[in-house]
Amino acid sequence: MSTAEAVDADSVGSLHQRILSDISEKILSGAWAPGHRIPFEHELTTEYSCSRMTVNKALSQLAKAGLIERRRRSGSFVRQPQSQAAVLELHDIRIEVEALGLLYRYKRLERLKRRSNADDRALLGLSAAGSLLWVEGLHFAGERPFALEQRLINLSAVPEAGDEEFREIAAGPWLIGRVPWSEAEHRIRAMAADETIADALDIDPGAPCLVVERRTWSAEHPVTHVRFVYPAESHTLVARFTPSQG
Amino acid sequence: MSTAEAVDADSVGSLHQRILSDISEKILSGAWAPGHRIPFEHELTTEYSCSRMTVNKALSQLAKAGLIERRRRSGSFVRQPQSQAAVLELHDIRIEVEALGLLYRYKRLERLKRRSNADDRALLGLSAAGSLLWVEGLHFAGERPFALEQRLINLSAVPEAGDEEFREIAAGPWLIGRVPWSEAEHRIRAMAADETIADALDIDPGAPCLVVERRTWSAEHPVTHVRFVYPAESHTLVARFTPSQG
DNA sequence: ATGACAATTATGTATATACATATTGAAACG
DNA sequence: CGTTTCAATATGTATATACATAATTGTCAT
Repeated sequence: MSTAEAVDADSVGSLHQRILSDISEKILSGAWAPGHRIPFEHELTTEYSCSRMTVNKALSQLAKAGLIERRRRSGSFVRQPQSQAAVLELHDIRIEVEALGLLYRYKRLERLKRRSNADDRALLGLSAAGSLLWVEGLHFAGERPFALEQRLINLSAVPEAGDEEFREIAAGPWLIGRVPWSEAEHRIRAMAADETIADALDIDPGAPCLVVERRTWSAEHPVTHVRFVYPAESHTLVARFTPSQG
Repeated sequence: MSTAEAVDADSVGSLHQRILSDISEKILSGAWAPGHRIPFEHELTTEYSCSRMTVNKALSQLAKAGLIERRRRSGSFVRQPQSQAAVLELHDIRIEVEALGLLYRYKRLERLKRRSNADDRALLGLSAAGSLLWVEGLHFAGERPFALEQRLINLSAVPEAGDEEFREIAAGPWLIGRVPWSEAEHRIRAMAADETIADALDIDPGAPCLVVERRTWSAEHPVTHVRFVYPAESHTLVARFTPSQG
């Protein structure tokens, strides 16, 4: 553990997280196929030169996540693929709208440059404070509001975004052209529209909405957190995937 | 001295699982609203008369699951509904429920063998009529309904499913062990609960729900169509992926 | 052989302890 | 009055240790 690469939010950096990610990597990459026996705790103990408790915590977590199966006296094994990572195809909103044959338009509602607070850092997965850009905007399909976008951009990672107004062009396409992203995490949930959202989207308060949040990293650096709020009746996400991970 | 007379050996009888489920219960039931400060580790230590490590493990797990937020020096808090989330993965509901330290239970509501009608065929993607199985069931987290499942199984593709009752075991895990699937398509949307759903999930009619529908194929044959309905306020889907899809 | 039983082994859970680190709140300072 | 400094505090992570429990292996008597 000489070099602390990847010092980002989710807690890479601790030893047991490293053990965790090492093993996950081997499993997800297929290097350790289903049925493969994982080294015993005491073997990992010497490999990482740490205590059994640390190894145990990591393995227990993997078992809880369903990646491995543990049996007393026999050891731990890679589980048969039961839960697959979903690959979502989340298109550019413009493309979605135009696919419906409607006129796409984007309108910025708000733009604010400020220092990150604790909430921001939690959303972005940042450990230290820094400068960021907050942008809120509305995507239209024809005359109707199609989605509300609320976005945080980490200016430490993308300083040149600070000079952009994002008045007519959404931050998403702009970022895609400039920042090669390496990883993303989506959170998808349903929510009742509050006053603000209802007002922006021109729906009734309390109406069900689909919320998609995306965090994006580029080379271990958190780049942006964006939240899309869609009125429920107008939108269905479609994700298609195959089980062949590797 | 607190709570839980009828622990009845819960899913696990370990102490840290009990702490976990006690707290999950209080949060999910609303007894501890968002923002509520959870007792400090050392307070729980005396309440349960155990070591700090044990309490710490339970709280860390809750933080990982997204139910609470922990801050040094300030303590742990129930997360705001905004960024809240019981993390839910696409597949194994049991694993997600147990990650919250709650007892998982499945209960079949209805089971019906019949010939497919036009709607069924549309959902399954079948061209010709045939025999199918309709199963409706409820997934519980502790005492609380967690998700409603409505499923069609194509008996032409999986005839042996016709002999199963699916009374105590959900069809999902059963199918996974038997049918190697080659492709799946998800549709995700938000929806207001209608009378039937509200009744089954014990929520108010009109409350927002997250709906996940999945169609699965095995070697070109439609196998099953399943619809999961989750009460919105406590569940979030998480998907993580990298752009290098191949 | 075979079945019963003990020994071995790996994991499961819990303890006490230690030090690191982030945040708060108050005291000290310019 | 604002800023800096510092101690107190709660969590974060790791250690060594202990005993419990489940499953496999080896041994022995029948």
